[in-house]
Amino acid sequence: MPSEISFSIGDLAKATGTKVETIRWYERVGVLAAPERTSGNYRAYGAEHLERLSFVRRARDLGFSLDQVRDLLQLADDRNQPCDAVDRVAREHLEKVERKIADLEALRHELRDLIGQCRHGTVAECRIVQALSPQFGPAGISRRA
Amino acid sequence: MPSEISFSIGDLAKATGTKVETIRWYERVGVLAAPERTSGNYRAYGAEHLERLSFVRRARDLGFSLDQVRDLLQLADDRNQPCDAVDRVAREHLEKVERKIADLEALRHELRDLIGQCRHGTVAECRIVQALSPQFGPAGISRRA
DNA sequence: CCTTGACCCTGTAGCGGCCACAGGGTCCAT
DNA sequence: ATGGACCCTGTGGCCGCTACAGGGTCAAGG
Repeated sequence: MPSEISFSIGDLAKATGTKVETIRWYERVGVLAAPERTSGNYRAYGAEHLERLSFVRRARDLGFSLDQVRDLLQLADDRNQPCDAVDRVAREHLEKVERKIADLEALRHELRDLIGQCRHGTVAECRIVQALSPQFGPAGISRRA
Repeated sequence: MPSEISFSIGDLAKATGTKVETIRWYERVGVLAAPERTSGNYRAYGAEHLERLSFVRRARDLGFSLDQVRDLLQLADDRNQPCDAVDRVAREHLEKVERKIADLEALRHELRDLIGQCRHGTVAECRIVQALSPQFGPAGISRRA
């Protein structure tokens, strides 16, 4: 007797704050198992899907790629394994985030410089424009008629 | 007499550190003007293209979108206009960068927490896994048989 | 003069991570 | 029976390239 509760894709979407299309997408790319279907060919999800999708969404919010999410899910399923592998994925991701922050901070610095130099004159004397069109790249061009 | 120098797409690519395909792409999407062609249908670039592409690349390095780059180019061409519009584009971009930094810093914080809690036991007791599968989202699910 | 190999051309498909249709089917309340 | 809210599949689009495939062009060397 299949007395388990089940709910539609729309319900699952609402419960997890995910768009319906995204859920179908997750199924296609294999981060969410394909659920049973009703007689009318509707997807019928159970509690395990809700759990799974919550995990996926949370990991995505934390910036993990879908590939990483797949890895994490697989790792998380192996309940008796040591969790070093999970830890490693997280650390790698943290490093990536830190690199990105550093890059963006450098960018911020450059942009602030740029903007700070603007004297609000005409474009012809605009430092921003000048900074964007720098003294050309490596030489070696003008030798080919 | 068209005595101007001209050079190939490969030369332009080398000089600006851009891939050949990217240059053709820029032409397609209208951030780099289509150059003259040689009798053999090769693109023949001049100094103005080098200047233009340098500008584009520099702006891209600074994280401006191609749409913004198009705007900046058009603004930069109007040499006698006041440069407020340029300034505005730059400021908007800076704000975006700052928002992104803030987001990533919040992320970093969460990730550090996550990782800091790992006791290197089994997956079953791993805090990372637990943190990723949180107490379900908004209620209102299990009421539909 | 002919071949070789480096370059160039166009066009198309793919990446990630979805989102937004179009064109249909299903289900439930009225 | 009908309307409207939902569901289905499939396709195309977004950004900013990148990577082919399948050809053409050109200069140097034999």
